[in-house]
Amino acid sequence: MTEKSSPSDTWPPAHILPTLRKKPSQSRSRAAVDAVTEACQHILEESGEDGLTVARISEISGVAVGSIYQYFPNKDAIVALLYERILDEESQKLLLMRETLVGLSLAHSLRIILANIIRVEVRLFHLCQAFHLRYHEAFHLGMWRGPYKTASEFIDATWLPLLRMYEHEIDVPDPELAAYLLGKGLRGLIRSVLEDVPDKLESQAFLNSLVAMALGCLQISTKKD
Amino acid sequence: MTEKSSPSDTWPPAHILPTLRKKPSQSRSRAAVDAVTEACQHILEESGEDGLTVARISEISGVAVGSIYQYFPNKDAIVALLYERILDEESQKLLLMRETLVGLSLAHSLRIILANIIRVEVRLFHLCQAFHLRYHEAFHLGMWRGPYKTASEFIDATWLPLLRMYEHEIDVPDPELAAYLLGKGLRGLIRSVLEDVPDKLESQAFLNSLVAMALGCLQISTKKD
DNA sequence: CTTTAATCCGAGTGCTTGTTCATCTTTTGT
DNA sequence: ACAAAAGATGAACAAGCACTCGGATTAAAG
Repeated sequence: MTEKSSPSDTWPPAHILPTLRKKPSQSRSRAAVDAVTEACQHILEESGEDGLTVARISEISGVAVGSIYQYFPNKDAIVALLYERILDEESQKLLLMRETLVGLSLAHSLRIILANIIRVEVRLFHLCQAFHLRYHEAFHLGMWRGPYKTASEFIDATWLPLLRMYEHEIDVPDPELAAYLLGKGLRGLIRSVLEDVPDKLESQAFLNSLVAMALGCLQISTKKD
Repeated sequence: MTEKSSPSDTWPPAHILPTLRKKPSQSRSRAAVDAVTEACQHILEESGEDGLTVARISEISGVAVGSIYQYFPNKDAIVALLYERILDEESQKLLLMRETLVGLSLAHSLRIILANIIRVEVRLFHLCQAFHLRYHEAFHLGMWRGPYKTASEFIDATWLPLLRMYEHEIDVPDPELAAYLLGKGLRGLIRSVLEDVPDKLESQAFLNSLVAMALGCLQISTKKD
């Protein structure tokens, strides 16, 4: 990856913005941009970051290298666009999910939320490796254009309302820390299992334990349930 | 990194074994090997995997590129040796730690173990990115020579004895899964926090919450404590 | 002191990979 | 039907990097 840095550089560096060099006006070129993005996703899911070369993107998408660079200023911008599209999609789904939670017990809500987070993590897994980890900082500095500034934020946003919703049954010394552990920490846990034994994520027992840990984090007994 | 694979290759591929090309017999060359290993660690901690080039290792260690290749068959072998040395060191410490646990309450034991794991994770963090994640599979297939086959194993080994030690107060549906979540999952959680806000790991509140989650995972009430 | 083995050196080699550019093809507007 | 704009192409370029090699330097042996 390109790695130039002069003192006059602005942050975030332009080359990681999911910005197209020019707007594809004809349907032909719009299709090309889509094909490139999809090829990128396909390669990342199949071979990870190491397998993602422009030559291979060209090969899989059927779009010539030169054509790719007609629209994308550089390789990272391809991943950035893919990332943006997936985040948009998933944040829609999460917003819908939140409306289904009213009236449910805390444990029940946790179950639903965690099941959703597992799904999102599986999907974002390879992208996180390729892009999010690398440009973590840029995302946190607010380059994001959608409803949430970062992937973290758009998932974390589910936790603070939840804690508020159930605040009468929660008595935890540091609610902010608890929300952080639930939003950020549990995702790390899920990811480490994902790296190791992806199948484990699908078992109900796994989800149960995750809920138990979340309740433990909120200092709530899990004795009977 | 070199990435050749022919059908006749054996597993694990020789080039990732922490094996020296020849034994450094004079003290001069032993010092060189040490300097290279330390430079490797220094660079990984400072600039991560991307910054780890042989040229830079040579520059930092003061050992010429050619000399490096006199002992190390390839770049990965440098990281492998570093990994091996750190694992040896840390596994010693963990063995010592286990002896201090007898007679303590479960919550107290968890506190001590988790505090130790946090320390080890901080140390292994960059190596995991550079090496462990990449060659995860090889490690799991038993190439390891020390008392434990993998980094996972040598930390997980602390959990099963613990669960057995306290089995009269634990009643968890799937003990194996619980041990896995405590040994592997919590480390993932710690790592994700480490990536994000390393300072958080040092607070007592963080450790408290971690203990609470572990107890939750073991289905134990954390009401009074 | 001489010979021999071990160690050190770093410019050079070959390969991978991101990016460009001059040329050719297709679409659009009139 | 024709010109102009937009799009497509892939060989060529440039930079980075892991790794080699033949000769210089230092330590050990006789």
